[in-house]
Amino acid sequence: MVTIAQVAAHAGVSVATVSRVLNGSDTVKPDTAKQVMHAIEELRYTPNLSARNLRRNESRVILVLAPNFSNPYYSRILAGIGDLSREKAYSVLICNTSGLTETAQSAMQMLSKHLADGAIMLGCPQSAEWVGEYVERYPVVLCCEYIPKLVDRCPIVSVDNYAAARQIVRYLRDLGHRRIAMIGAENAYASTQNRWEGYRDELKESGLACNPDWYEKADADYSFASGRRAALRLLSATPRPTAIFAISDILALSAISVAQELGLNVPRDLTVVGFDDVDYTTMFHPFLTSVRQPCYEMGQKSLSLLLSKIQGCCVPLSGIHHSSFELIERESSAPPIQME
Amino acid sequence: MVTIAQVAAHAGVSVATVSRVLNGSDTVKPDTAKQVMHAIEELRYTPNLSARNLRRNESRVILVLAPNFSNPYYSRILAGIGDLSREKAYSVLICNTSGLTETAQSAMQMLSKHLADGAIMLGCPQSAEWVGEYVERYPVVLCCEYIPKLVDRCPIVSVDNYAAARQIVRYLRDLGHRRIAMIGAENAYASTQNRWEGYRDELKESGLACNPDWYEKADADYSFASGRRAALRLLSATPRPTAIFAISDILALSAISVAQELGLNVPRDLTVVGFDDVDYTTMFHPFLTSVRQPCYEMGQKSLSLLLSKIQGCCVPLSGIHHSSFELIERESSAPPIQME
DNA sequence: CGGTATGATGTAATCGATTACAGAATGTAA
DNA sequence: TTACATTCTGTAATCGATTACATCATACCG
Repeated sequence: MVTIAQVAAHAGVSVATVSRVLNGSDTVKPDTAKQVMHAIEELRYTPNLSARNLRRNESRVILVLAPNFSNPYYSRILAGIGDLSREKAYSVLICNTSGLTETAQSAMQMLSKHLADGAIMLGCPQSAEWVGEYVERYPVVLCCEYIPKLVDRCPIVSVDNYAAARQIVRYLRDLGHRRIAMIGAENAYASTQNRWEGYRDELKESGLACNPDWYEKADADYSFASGRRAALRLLSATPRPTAIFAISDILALSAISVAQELGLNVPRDLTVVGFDDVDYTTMFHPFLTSVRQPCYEMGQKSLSLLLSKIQGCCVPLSGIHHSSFELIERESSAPPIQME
Repeated sequence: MVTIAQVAAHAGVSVATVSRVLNGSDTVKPDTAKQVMHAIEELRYTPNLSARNLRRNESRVILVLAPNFSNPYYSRILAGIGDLSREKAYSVLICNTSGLTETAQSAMQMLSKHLADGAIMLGCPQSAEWVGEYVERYPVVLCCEYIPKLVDRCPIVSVDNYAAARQIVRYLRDLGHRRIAMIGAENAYASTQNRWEGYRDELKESGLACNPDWYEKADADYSFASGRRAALRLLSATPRPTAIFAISDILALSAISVAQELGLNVPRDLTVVGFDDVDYTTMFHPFLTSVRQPCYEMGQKSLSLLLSKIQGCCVPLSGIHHSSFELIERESSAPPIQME
């Protein structure tokens, strides 16, 4: 293991000089610098970051907590975080919490252990009150989801789920649909709740029925199988809804799959709208109408807010930073056939 | 920031005693230990791991390089690594290389910077000769793919892709297929090459034609779109193949999608077999016949081999550790219709 | 030529833990 | 009570970097 002292000896200078060359900042005679560089290359020296971090009291590591990796939605966010972090010379420690509180908490201890300078939490459920403690003591940014209590205590990056849900319902209403169902999920995400509220409010203001038979919940993991179960229940209701708004693309696809098995044609007999606009949406016909979230940009924005906090930015950054969303119309939505 | 010295002062003991309590090992009088524990809790002390790592000359961090996150195939492996690492008190630093050599190299520098004790490379292309240098100097395990030159220089975890491809072709032949096509990819993965070789050899030994028109390559990223292009070329060949073996499930699904657009029924008019058995395979009918890899277990095995290397295991671990695979028959494969 | 400003480099303290070694406290036996 | 073993605890060196401060050499000026 090569240390700075060995490099110094090899170059015939002191450790301070080597350090100065490494950090570029200070005044070192060009000739000396060249010698040092040479010694560094010759010995294949790389600084021990544990030592540097100890001295500088930073780790240049960002912790990212994700509830799962398999959802391409998170992949895009992680890509945004990853690319920007490389540019800013930070490493990203990604932890798959599998939605488990315990795993998330143990990962967050990286912060108190000085192994990470800050954290980005993706998909934080509203029930995770323990997050408050970390928000108080360390730089933390929430992405995609949020906890109401923490809104003015840390930065939050998310689309306006309430507005998006209202827009979807308005879109369906304008197409002519009057029996609009929704597939939510059995989880504590703010997005789930906000989309439900948007759905309900827009229905009310449009004078449309908000029939409890037309709202079903999939499992917390948004799994295809649980989506099928929810869709099956919805499509067994009488009267049967003519449109389904699902809070995730996978759930929307599962609804299409069930509909087809029941002999229904999408979109002729049933309109389906998803959310997130992941790749699946254009893999099979009918291509899915969905709401696009700028995931990559949301990842970048989260990191950039976090870095501002880490660098002790004086401007207050707390609050919800809304990203824009976009309803993308594809093949799975159409006016209902007239039957009344 | 609470340090060990403050805890020591608060508990009225020396830093050595606190350290001994922290590390459990040494002899500390129960009463003293209790006081120290109390002080630790009171001050909410957590050791500074930079300092500890510097002193102990380890980081208890494992680096994992993945070419992408969006493929659920990698997600399962990462889950296996993650779960076992938690158990073994290691953190996992996951880096998405996006298949870029530069990104991978810069991530591997975590090793020389003492920020990681070892690395697991997922999906390492055969062309990545630079990996050799790291294999020589640090604990490294390759998972899923390998580089022939390194076979006896580091542990490798993978299924026997050659055997799997032969089994698939044998299966198709036994179903009665004689015109068997393959969708490979424009990449430097050993798996791609081995599957191609298995396909070719089994065809030969079965006395079946290995028609160049029946072998097409998708893009390196196994994308759905490039799979469609490859499938379209295959299905335009005359005579048209009656079965397609795709080296990834996504590519297989894209072939099904193209076939359906051409008015072909799968499996009646065309049999399609995939590889990896990811979740997509059972989302839409026809459910996909595919080869299951024990991804989760492969992740765990990789980590456990790596930890052995890190702990300086004296048994030689280099070489390919084959995981078992399994051909899972579903709806997308059937005997060809007789037309000759 | 002496004095001072400037630039280049070295010395040593420091970050917060671990741990070898020394030393104090306690117990035991004669 | 003394001698010595045993148990517990403290002192200080150490890991490998950074950096304040000291020092030395050189340049510049009158």
